[in-house]
Amino acid sequence: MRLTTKGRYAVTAMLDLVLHSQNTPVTLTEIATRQTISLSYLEQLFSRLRKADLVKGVRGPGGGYRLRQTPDLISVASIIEAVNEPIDSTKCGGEENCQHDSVCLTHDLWAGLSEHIQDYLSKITLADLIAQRDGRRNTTKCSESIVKFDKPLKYG
Amino acid sequence: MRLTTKGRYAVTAMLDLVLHSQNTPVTLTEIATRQTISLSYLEQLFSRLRKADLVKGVRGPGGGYRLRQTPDLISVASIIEAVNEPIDSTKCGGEENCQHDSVCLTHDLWAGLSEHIQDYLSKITLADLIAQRDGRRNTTKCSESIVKFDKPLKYG
DNA sequence: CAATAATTGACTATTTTAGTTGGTTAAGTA
DNA sequence: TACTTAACCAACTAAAATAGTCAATTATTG
Repeated sequence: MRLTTKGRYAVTAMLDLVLHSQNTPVTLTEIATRQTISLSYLEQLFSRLRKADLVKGVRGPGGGYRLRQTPDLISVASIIEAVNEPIDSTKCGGEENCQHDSVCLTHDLWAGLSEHIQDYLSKITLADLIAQRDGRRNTTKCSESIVKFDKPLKYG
Repeated sequence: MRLTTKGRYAVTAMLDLVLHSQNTPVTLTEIATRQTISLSYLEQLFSRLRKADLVKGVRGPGGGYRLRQTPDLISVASIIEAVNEPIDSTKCGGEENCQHDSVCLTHDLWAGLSEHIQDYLSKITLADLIAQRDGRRNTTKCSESIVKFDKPLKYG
């Protein structure tokens, strides 16, 4: 699992999506202006997020994107994984019995690391991030109350 | 802390260096051919590794590179950090009280994640990787006995 | 029908990664 | 001293990933 700015953009966008989800879908234009990410880049990202079944596009006026599942079911790991296509980090192409000296060793290292990060990030959900945010409401200035979940939101 | 192929190259090279460290320094040419990394790219990487005091260059015939410390003191984290120059992953430039919606939240997420990975990788040393390798000696085919640490090696 | 907004694809720009070239400098050897 | 080795260095090129642009199509709403 690679950690680049691309994944960060995706997570930021998804978090923005959740925070501004009233019953109506959220448009990419909104997210673009709020988070200062270019619309077209968001389109690329959401194309992948949609294919990974994390979001659902709703066309037409009043359309936009909404989550497919509730925020507590969407992990940060799944978001990052959706946007960066998987590369094999091994160089020996998964061959366990490669003979190139220490290659197979670093293979183990990266596989282990990847698994570890995967594990860590798969336990953090969008709901956690919101909760964390809410917990900070009174202590920091990052605190405009944007969302009020009066009614249950629609997903899927 | 970013995880890219660059860091992988660096760790692989450093591991190769350790594994082939007899009392004499290891040349980049050797590492380049063994690990199929271009010599010039290795030079770039080792320039940084040297500036980070992880290795020491020895010029002239019979020269090469050797570790500055013993393998148990060199963490994977320090290697990766040495080669990718630090970027601020925050976008709000460390400002805690940024007003851009959820930016400060993802800030927390990435900061936390970075710290976590940092923590994880700082506990894994080159010595650990060697030990891991040795442990696998009999079970896998990645097993040509390249190094025999008959005598204590020179560092620094 | 007109407006909205996703969806798609091709294309450009920038940045990072990787590799190339051509040196210089320090140290060992003959 | 001359020659070789190999670090060290800088500018440059090539390829890939990241980020952004442009223009069209499609589904939906009013």
